[in-house]
Amino acid sequence: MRPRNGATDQKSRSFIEAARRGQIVQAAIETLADVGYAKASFARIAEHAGISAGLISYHFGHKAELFQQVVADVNALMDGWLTEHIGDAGTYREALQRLIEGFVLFCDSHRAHVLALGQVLAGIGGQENGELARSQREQSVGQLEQMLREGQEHGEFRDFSPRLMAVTLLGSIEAIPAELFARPGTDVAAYAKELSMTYDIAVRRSRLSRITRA
Amino acid sequence: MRPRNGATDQKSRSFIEAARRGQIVQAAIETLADVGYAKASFARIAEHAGISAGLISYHFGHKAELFQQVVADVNALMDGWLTEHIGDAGTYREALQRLIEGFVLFCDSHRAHVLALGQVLAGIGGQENGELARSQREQSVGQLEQMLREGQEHGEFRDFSPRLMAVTLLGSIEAIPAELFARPGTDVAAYAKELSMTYDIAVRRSRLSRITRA
DNA sequence: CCATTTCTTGGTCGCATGACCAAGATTCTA
DNA sequence: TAGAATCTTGGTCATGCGACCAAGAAATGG
Repeated sequence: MRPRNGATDQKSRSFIEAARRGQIVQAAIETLADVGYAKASFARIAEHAGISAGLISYHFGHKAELFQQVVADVNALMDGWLTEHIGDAGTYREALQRLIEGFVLFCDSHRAHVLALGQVLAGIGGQENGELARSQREQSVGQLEQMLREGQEHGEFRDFSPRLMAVTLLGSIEAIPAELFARPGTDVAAYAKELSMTYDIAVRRSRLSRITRA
Repeated sequence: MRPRNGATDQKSRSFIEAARRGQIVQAAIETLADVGYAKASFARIAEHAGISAGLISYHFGHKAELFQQVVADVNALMDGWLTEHIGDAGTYREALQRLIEGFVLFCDSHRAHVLALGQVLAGIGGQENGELARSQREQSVGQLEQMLREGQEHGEFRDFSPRLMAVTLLGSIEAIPAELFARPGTDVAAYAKELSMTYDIAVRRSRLSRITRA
């Protein structure tokens, strides 16, 4: 009867414990995507995983801890996916395009993950516990912002507020899961392509400006 | 002891009942904005309004009914605001710009309303009850989509998928409340201006195309 | 093989919630 | 003003929740 391990992840973690935690997090993700944040109780998650509800308490202790793990897992998965997808883009324009396309494709192939992430961040967002949601958002915006700013400094992007553009872009891509859910028949590849092109138009230095600048 | 009136709004509604309903809805909006969907219980809303909790049950019966009214009220307010703000725009480009700027200004001057709306739609979104959230979203997207399509037909906008652009734009403007909350010091007028300009760039027919077309 | 640790179950506990109700207060109406 | 309709309160009720616990099952390792 030991676990109670929150952040103290001192490499002590038996094989079986790691497996259980993974199973529970996965079940939580699917349950969140199915029934939403409000109805994602330990009982429902446990039922979905085919285990006892008390077992979740044993491995996670607090409910917030489980949801933090959900956020962390989905985040790590998405980061890896996007990093791989951006790859060795030669220009900032290309990197931005690949980022957008990569995200759309990720939403398509990991719908439950993205829906679950949204549910958790929205669910805990209104309260003072929303520290997680706020820092999460700030981090996403910050990364995009920096990328856009560097693109400007390299003369690839026109003059705009990187912060505003980052917020705007983030909103656009966060709206995608809902759209794919509302219209399951959407041609995802075409969607990705057109969205990235739209933002390319919005951020790139105009042809006339480029002529002027040269 | 009669009310129990859901949709049956047969113009019978005493002055005092209408006033109470309004007061309760207003308290619900402020409570939702304060503590979020999950913690917006009858008890808390009643406390915020300085009335008994049972009184809410008397006037609304179901909790969903109250939240529907919240959505309806905020929606009506926003529709009126936007309609007035768009006014008699001469071109679709101008109408789109005014729409975007109007929305940003609305978010700024009605933060509680917008936050509450988001909380309700997100809170009930995951479940099968999400009918409301879905139809609400579909309606918003639909209106934007039609406006964009007409702009294309009039030759003001370039060739893009109106549906995708509508979803993208909706995401961008729905992200604004969170940004204003995260950075209270934002220059809202400047934000509105630059966002509308950004989308103008994204949707308008390019100068070269216009030359080609002429 | 046995002793110890880890894992799992099923159950109880207190708490918050939405719905409901009986009774009193208030307003309306004739 | 008297009676009826409406409004409001405070309370009870069943439900579902997260947390916790005791006891047994399973794995571990000496």
